[in-house]
Amino acid sequence: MTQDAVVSPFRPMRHEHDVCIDDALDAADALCAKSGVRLTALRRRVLELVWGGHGPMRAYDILDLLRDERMRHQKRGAAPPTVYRALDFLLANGLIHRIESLNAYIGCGAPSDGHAGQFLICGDCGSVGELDDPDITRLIAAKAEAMGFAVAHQTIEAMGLCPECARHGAQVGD
Amino acid sequence: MTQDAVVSPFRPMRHEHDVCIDDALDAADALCAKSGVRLTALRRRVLELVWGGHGPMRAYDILDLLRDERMRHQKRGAAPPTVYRALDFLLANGLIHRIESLNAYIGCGAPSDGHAGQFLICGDCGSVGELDDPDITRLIAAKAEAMGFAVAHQTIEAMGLCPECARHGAQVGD
DNA sequence: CACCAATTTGTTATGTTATAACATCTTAAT
DNA sequence: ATTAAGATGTTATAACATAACAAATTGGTG
Repeated sequence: MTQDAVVSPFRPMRHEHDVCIDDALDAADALCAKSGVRLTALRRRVLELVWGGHGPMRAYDILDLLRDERMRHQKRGAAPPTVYRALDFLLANGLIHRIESLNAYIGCGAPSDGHAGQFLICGDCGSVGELDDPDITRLIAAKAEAMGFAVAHQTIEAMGLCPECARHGAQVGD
Repeated sequence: MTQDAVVSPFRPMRHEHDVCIDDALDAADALCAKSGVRLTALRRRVLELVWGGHGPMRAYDILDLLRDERMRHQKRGAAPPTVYRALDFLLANGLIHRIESLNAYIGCGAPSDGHAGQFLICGDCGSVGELDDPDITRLIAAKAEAMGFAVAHQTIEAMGLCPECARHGAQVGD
């Protein structure tokens, strides 16, 4: 009997990232069309910048990139609300996730539903893997429900070491 | 056969909170003595202030309280590092938890080990219940491990409605 | 006790993250 | 072309957190 390969949720640092961004943008176009919301040029560009970082992106990182490219095109710069509003839109429509423990944002690997995702954050290299495990979601909802608590949104983040960093003996926080 | 009562993790808003704070401080004294660290007057006072809030306390809330009482005693005020350093100490020694999604701190209901806890945050009244469910901890560690990820610390926070608020039909975010 | 080294706290300044409030522009429908 | 809703620009400020160095406190030692 053959062994099923486990698909890693970690994105290798070197891969055809352009393609993966394009796919994400296509998916976003489709999803927004379906739900009747407007993925404007600005929002689409911010989504692209989030994906463009090879890992979680902070709001001001995105702001800096946006400023740079606007400056180069003779336009004015950009201010924080511009970025935060775009991020809020993308969050509301499930196109990105916010990593609370990093104050950072990351492209959603499986947009479509209102899922929250579970994040594995490498404390050495900073890469983030996204799980979307229904067992975890259900167990937490069930345990909360047993206390009379009705869960609306889950924030699940695990800090630790990704396979690669664990292999060469790194420590969290290095 | 009698039904076991489920102990709610939510602290009722009105109870003999002084007693519960005293217990927490006693436990903190004991724990610090055992591990050979110094629960100084400042750190102890900050812990007391964290518990004194009936729910999660933000760093600047604590700072304001500290400033007020110092002003009244003719001493100088207090600056952010004073509070953040005390909070860091209390976090490191498991006496409080940080709620990432609220940027807030809350007294640990079961100090002693290096547990992380799981938090049920009411989006209506703001109360927070702490679970420390080993099933959840183990399931997440196991799922992560299956991906080759070694978990060092878990952040588990659920936003929703506490029993009381759910009963009277409140909505998250009201 | 007097000294020292380590730890803790004070203090100033600044860095980082996020939002309020209101003006202007764009879009889509009529 | 008009208009109302939605999106973006702009200015200012709020909220959260840390770096760097000075001063005070503490506990151990001769």
